[in-house]
Amino acid sequence: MDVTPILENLNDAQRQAVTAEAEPTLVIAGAGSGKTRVLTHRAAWLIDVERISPHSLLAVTFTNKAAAEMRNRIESLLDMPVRHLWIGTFHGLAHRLLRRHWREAGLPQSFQIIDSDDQLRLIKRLVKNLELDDSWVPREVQYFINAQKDEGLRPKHLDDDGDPHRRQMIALYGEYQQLCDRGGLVDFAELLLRAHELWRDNPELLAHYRRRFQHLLVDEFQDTNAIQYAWLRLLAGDGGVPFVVGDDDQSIYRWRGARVEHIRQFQKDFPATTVVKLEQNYRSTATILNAANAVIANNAERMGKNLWTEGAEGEAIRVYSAYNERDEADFVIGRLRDWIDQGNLRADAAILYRSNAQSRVLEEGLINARIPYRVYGGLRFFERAEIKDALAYLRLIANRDDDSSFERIVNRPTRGIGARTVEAMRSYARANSCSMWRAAGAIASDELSSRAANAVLAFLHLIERLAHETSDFDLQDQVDHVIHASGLIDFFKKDKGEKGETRVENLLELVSAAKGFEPDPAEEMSPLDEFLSHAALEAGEGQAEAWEDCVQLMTMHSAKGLEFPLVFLSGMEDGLFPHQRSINDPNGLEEERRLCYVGITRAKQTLYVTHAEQRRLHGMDNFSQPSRFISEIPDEYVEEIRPRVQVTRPMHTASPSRRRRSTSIAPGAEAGIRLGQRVRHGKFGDGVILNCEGQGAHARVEVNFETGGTKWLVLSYANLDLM
DNA sequence: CCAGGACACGTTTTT
DNA sequence: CGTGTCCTGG
Repeated sequence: MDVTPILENLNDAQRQAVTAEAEPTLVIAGAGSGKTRVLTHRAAWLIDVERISPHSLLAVTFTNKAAAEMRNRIESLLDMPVRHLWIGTFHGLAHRLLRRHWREAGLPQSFQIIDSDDQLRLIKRLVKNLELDDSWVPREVQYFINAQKDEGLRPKHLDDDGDPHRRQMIALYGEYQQLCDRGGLVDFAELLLRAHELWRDNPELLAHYRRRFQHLLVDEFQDTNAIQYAWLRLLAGDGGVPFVVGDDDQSIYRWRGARVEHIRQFQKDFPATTVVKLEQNYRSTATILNAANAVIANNAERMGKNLWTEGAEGEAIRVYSAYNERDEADFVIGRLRDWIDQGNLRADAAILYRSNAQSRVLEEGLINARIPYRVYGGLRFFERAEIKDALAYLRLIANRDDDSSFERIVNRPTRGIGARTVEAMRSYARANSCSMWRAAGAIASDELSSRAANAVLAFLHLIERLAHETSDFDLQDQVDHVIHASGLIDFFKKDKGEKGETRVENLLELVSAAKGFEPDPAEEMSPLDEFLSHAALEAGEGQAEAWEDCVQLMTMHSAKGLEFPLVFLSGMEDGLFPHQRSINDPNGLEEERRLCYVGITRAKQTLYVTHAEQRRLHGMDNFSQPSRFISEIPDEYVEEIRPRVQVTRPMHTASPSRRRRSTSIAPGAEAGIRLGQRVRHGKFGDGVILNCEGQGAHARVEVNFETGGTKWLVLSYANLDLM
């Protein structure tokens, strides 16, 4: 057998992992050490060499993107499509199980998945119904419920400990669950919980899947939450062969239930585990890698590993101290300009930040500089309001008892069914433990005024009519018909301006999405149900034209798993990063540091770290210190673009004690010019110095004038008065 | 029903 | 500063 394609270009550790015996294996894979490579090659090895049927393999990831990529890479390694291989996200796989065994799982056949937004609406309604005081914030209730579910806990497992607040929370959880069960609604956490209970409570079913899935491949293992781990644990039993890959240093999702401790737990649960560490990095220069190692070394809770590379030392990490966030943006944009002018791809450059709010100033700068960019993490296609409206019609057609959808569209477009009428339906529904749909039918005949009753009946008829008319349409015609006949299209057309137009376009785009949707014949669902599940589980891309060549903007969280030749870590200030809310909690701080480690290791060749002395945040100017993480990078890897002293003090008082290498341009120093200095110009009036460059006769400063915007002026001609 | 104003609030995100 | 939510008046 020729195993070359599967084993070639693997280092020893990688090969050891890929070819490991059929025993539990834990791969600790540092950033850029070929984690995905090991997983995909392992799958190919099992199938092609060990002759394991793809049928007995289960591969689990966290994102749809990762799942799709894994399948692609396995198929290209084996040079054939792999059928019967289950690859998916935890949620996707759980969903698949629940569809197959809906009866055993205690679900209606046409159950629907609700996303967090739907969930929140439901909870809002619940809180309102119960007329609780203002201290009951729906978001917090949602958080509580999901946290319990993530731990595998039902209301009956919870104890109020005599705490009335907690008792109420638990009661709300119970009520919420009843509401979901009545409407056949399953939220994200519920998918996992149900799938776990399905196996736990049906031993013969579990035995079946244990027999089938001998080999379990798990990606990003450090991100598993309790219920995900329990699910894997249950499936593996004593005979399964789990092969898990993760990096404790890249665990950045504790706040949403992920527990790194599962890495240790795994070794306890599977004492025969072989541990393989991948420590050779193929991504970054030695400088970047060493810097990352030095930073993460400050964490106490580590399994311990040290990444190394055979690669070149590379450029120093450039640290820039900006005067304010605008100056920071200007600096970043200047460097991007150079990068692009040198013929590099914009898409190879990424600007990373801790929180989304920071993107604004950067975006403004990029727009001014006419540099195309793309911000990750916005609203995604299937999350847009108009799309969810259309989906709600479709869902109501599929299942009349879906209260979540009913409430969403009962008066959208407006059809004279006001809050009072809806409230009447709600109270009837509550009193009779029935769905809104039934309630509407029941009260329309007597309780309501004739005007309201007519409106309600018209709505009920509309839905029945749509269901009837489209019953033998194919999916795209169904969608097309519904968005028109429901009045949604006309409703948004009336919206003036660009907004309405985009909404209509999006609705039409939904028809195209339905057209391009290929139902899986193996799934025993109607194409509509499958499309709706797909919409909930895979919210789609944030922005349409993903592959125009543009600079990438995203949070450090969303950058995990990606790499770029040029990376900017912006807003590196204490209070922002590490974030204020984590700064006083040792665990929180360690997680922030891991995030920093993730950020640094995204860079392949060039890394800029920037911070601002002054930042306008929430409308207030704040002064802040450079992030402690910057000082955790050893000086030898750092080159300061502009020493801080220039910014805070006039140059002539500059301290000479700089250990770090420095470009030590001291523009305008002789003239007493410094950033933030107020100046007056004969013609342009008063302004503030934002930037300076060059020396002597060529020294120039950028001044932001109160009237007339920013201008570059040559110092020797401008005759600026210091103020 | 909606526009407009007062007011609160302000990590990180995938499914 | 900006956004989102809630309330009021037309």
